[in-house]
Amino acid sequence: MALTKRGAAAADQILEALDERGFRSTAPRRALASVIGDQDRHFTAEGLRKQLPPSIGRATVYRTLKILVDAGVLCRVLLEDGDLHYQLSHHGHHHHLLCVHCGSSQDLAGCDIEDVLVSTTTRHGFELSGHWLEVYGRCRNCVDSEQAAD
Amino acid sequence: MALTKRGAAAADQILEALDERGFRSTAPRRALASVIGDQDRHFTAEGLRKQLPPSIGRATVYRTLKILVDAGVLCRVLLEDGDLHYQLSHHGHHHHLLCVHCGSSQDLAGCDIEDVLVSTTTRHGFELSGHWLEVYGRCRNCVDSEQAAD
DNA sequence: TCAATAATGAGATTTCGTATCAACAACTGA
DNA sequence: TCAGTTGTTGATACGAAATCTCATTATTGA
Repeated sequence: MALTKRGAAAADQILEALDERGFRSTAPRRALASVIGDQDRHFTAEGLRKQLPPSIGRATVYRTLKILVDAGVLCRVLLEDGDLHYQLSHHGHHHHLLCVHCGSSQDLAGCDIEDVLVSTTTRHGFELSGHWLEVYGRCRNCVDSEQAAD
Repeated sequence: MALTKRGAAAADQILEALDERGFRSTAPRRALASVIGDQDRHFTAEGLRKQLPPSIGRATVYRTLKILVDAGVLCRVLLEDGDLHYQLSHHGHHHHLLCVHCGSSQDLAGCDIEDVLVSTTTRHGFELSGHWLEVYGRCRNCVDSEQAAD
């Protein structure tokens, strides 16, 4: 069950997306949606599994995550060390501001780098089809609390 | 043994970097350096292993790759499907133009997106410390040969 | 040459993810 | 409501990738 209103809303969003695509509503999927909704950080399949009853099989978790990524409900996040995690995806194409201090992540909606990329790659005779960008640093909260400690 | 002059030069560069950091020059490391120098694509640890005599242990390959990444001699490349590969790193900070057709990769030296990122992240109260960018598309060769086929 | 110690490789182990498949549960239409 | 169809599940086996341990070996500096 979702711990917060926000979590419950996110869980509903997930179940809706599944329904829209003709996937059945099952108990394991509802449990998974609820747990995903409760995450306040990017997460891994194994991380979710530890928060689910052991009666839910490994395969179900991985299968459902794959469906959700394909559906665009979840997106993948590349951590600085190369680890790939998952996260709820609110917008379409977007990037992440990942706080290396607290692990939180904000979405970077307007992707202004497209223009820069097009002109740069054209110079290389390169036909652009996509890109992957992750931005690392420290979020406002972490910067503020550090300064407060001085 | 390196197959080309370019490969031999790259191998030397690797061995030098190891020496500079106080690592010993050993037969397995020389063999590994040579094989890495011969790669004309991004590669994986297991891919290298298949090109090395089986007498060289798995652990040695992984250990040495980690050292080389830390030393900045190798960099990691994120493929579009999320796979992480390795590649020789010629410059300091740079990005890759990855051809989704032939798998080749070019380096994108001048990283013009820094400025865009700084201004964008500042608006979010975010203190930028780094970023990871991969660019996907088709390289000049693949675009040209496609057009020639018409 | 020789000792100190860094490096190696075999193998066990862990982690992550996929394939198989019989049992089961959810939707459908009558 | 109910039975049939079919999507879904989870146990299990499997596979690939990567790490860890540790006795043995090789390198280096004195």
